[in-house]
Amino acid sequence: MPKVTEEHRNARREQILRATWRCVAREGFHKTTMADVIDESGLSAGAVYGYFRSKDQILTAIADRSVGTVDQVFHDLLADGRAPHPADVLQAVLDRLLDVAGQGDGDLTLIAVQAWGEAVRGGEIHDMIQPRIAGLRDHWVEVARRHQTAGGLGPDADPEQVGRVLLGLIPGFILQRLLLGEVTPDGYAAGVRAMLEA
Amino acid sequence: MPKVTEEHRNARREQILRATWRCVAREGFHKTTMADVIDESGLSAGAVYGYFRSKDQILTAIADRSVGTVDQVFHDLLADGRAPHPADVLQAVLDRLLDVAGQGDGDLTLIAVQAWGEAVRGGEIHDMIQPRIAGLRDHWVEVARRHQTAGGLGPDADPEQVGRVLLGLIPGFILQRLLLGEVTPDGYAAGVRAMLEA
Amino acid sequence: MPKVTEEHRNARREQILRATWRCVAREGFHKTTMADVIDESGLSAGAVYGYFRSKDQILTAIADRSVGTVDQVFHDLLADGRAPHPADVLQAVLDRLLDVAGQGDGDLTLIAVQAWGEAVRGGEIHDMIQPRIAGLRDHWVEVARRHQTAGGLGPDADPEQVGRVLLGLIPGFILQRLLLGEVTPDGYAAGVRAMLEA
Amino acid sequence: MPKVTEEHRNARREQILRATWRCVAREGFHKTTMADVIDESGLSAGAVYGYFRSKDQILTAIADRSVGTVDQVFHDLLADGRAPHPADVLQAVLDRLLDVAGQGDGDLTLIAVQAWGEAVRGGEIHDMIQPRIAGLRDHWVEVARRHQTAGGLGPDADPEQVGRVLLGLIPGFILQRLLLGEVTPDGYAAGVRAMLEA
DNA sequence: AATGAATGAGACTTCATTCAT
DNA sequence: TATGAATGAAGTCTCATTCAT
Repeated sequence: MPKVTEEHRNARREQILRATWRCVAREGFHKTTMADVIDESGLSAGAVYGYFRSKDQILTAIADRSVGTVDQVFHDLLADGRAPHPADVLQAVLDRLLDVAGQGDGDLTLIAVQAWGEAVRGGEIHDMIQPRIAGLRDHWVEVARRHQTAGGLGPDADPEQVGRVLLGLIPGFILQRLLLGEVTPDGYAAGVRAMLEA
Repeated sequence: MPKVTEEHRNARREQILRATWRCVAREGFHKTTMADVIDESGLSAGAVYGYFRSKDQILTAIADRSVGTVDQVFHDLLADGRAPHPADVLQAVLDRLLDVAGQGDGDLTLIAVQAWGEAVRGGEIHDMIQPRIAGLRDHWVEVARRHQTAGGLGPDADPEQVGRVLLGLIPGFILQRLLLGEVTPDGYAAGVRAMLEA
Repeated sequence: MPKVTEEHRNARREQILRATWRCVAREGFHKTTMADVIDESGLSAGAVYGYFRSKDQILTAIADRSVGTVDQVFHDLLADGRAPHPADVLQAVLDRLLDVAGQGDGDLTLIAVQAWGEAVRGGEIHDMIQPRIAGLRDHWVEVARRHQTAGGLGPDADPEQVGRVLLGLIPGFILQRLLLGEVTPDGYAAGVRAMLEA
Repeated sequence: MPKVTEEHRNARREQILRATWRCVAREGFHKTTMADVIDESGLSAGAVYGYFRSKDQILTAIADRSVGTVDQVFHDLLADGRAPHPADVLQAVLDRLLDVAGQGDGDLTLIAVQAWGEAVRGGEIHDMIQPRIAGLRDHWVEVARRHQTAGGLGPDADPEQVGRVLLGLIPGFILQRLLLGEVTPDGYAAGVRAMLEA
């Protein structure tokens, strides 16, 4: 019964997703109940279920959005053809990450960490996250390759391996920031630069 | 069975914890129900509650054990006074990690990732994890400092920052391994060595 | 296996009963658990069950003791052959009641009120309380009769009825004291005297 | 069934309360389980919990209703400005009490006695009952005062004390009736009249 | 499309009682 | 007799989902 425009449907989906985002940021992935989502969205139970088949589907969409946002940040910064210093790329990425995380209704990275917890157990969230991470890795490998070409890495270095290491820096940053604080994009990038310019 | 030894009590706690560990590795932190734990342990509900006050307490103990095991691995390898190359330390740490993770009833690192998801939300698990991570960071800072003293890092490098980066490599390794596979201690260490010897 | 003297058995029963009394005075009839009783008595579960077949039996014994103590108070004061003024009898009874209630491990009357709640539902406690109350009623009827003989009641008065009213004053006193406070044996007796000397 | 009227909600609350009332009259305050209430009401667990937050709240509402009904009986009969004989007031009150108790789904007074058992332990039920009883006492004091003015009590009588005694007659009647039977409003009132006309 | 009351399986936890030692 | 760990039925409450209106 398409009495309602596609636009309207998308607005409603967005409304539900933003409400869920706030709940998850506040309560966590599992403590968030459908009642929470329903209250926060201002819609009725029936309405919410009219746009999402199940709680799991909403949560998957949230995980998708959280990882996707991180993903987007990287794409924006890595996609051009230049050969910037990896530490610069890292700093830019982390800066943007914090910038985006600070906006909106709740810390993006907090939700991402919880999405990791789900993803490692397999299932839909895993299948959704995996290609994204793989894509990111390819980007970092490319960054390593260009840095090698530019002479920043020895000829024996394997850009595949270095790319994996560079990718792996991000979760480490996110986790340290959430659990310990006292970590900044500047400092982190400085640490990497020190390592690369030894 | 009156007057049971402390040893017996510990064995029972261990029995419950190992059963829970298997459940969590199989079902995840939140899908694990007390009924699962009770069935898997072979004990009765009352018995389980005789050793742990609540499901949360068992889960916290599991998180503790998972993070604590990782912690132990690092301590064992970082505690001596030598000044090994950071890449060697990293490789040893990751080797041991996989070694320990492969034994036992379920992948240690899989549970650790879920513990992170809990920890970032605050609460008991957070309070338990935080000092451990802080302790690890200190160790890595020390590794960086010795490496600098040995001439492996420039005089302007800040070992504090480099230590944070080194610490941050571990979650990155764990996550890549669980989500993408195709990552080994050797390769990871090689990538770091390439960066440090650029 | 009577390796243990009857005296010893009685002492143990008393120990359990006194412990239960304290629990009931503190927690109420139903919130008192066997674990409470076991802890408070300092005995083991097995020991307690060696002296009482069930929780219900202990609770019945407590109700018995509480009502029995009230009963005893009345008997002591009503049993002699004199013809005292009913208000005097009442005052004496209430005085003794408060005296006894104030001693020991917990307010006697508080437990009695809870015993009423059980008794009206039938069952063992009912069967135990009923003859006691019936006995008390007879005493009060006798008090009324003597008062009538002494000229304190008109010739048309039915001592049976007056006796019931006099008996009924006691629960009213107990309840007002526990719920409202501000009621004393003196005042209560004065009220009755005022009624009888109108 | 969306947009249900307030009337409908009240009908459901009433349905639950009446079902609980029957359970409590049959099983007692504490032996009544939520499963009993759910079965007896014909609703689902979720529905019941949609109208009451907890078992305790339902039970408090029942206690409230039981004491409140007694309360109402008294108010109706004591509120006018006349100066009837206390025995007449008592008889009217007890008549109405039995009348109301006989209707409905289970003996009102039986539930009231159990409410006393709860109330003396403090808590919500205590806080709810106390002002009601205090209000009743004021009424009875007023009855005594008018009776004194009308010459039915000596000038030295303290209406406060007499009022307390009159109030105290009611629990005595209720308890004797439930535990012994053989007590009627007529007889009880006759006993009081005999005392007052001595 | 929207509503929200109703459902009911299933979660966590307690606690009276037993029985091997 | 005494112990106290173990039992497991039963209790209270939650919450994802449905469906009559």
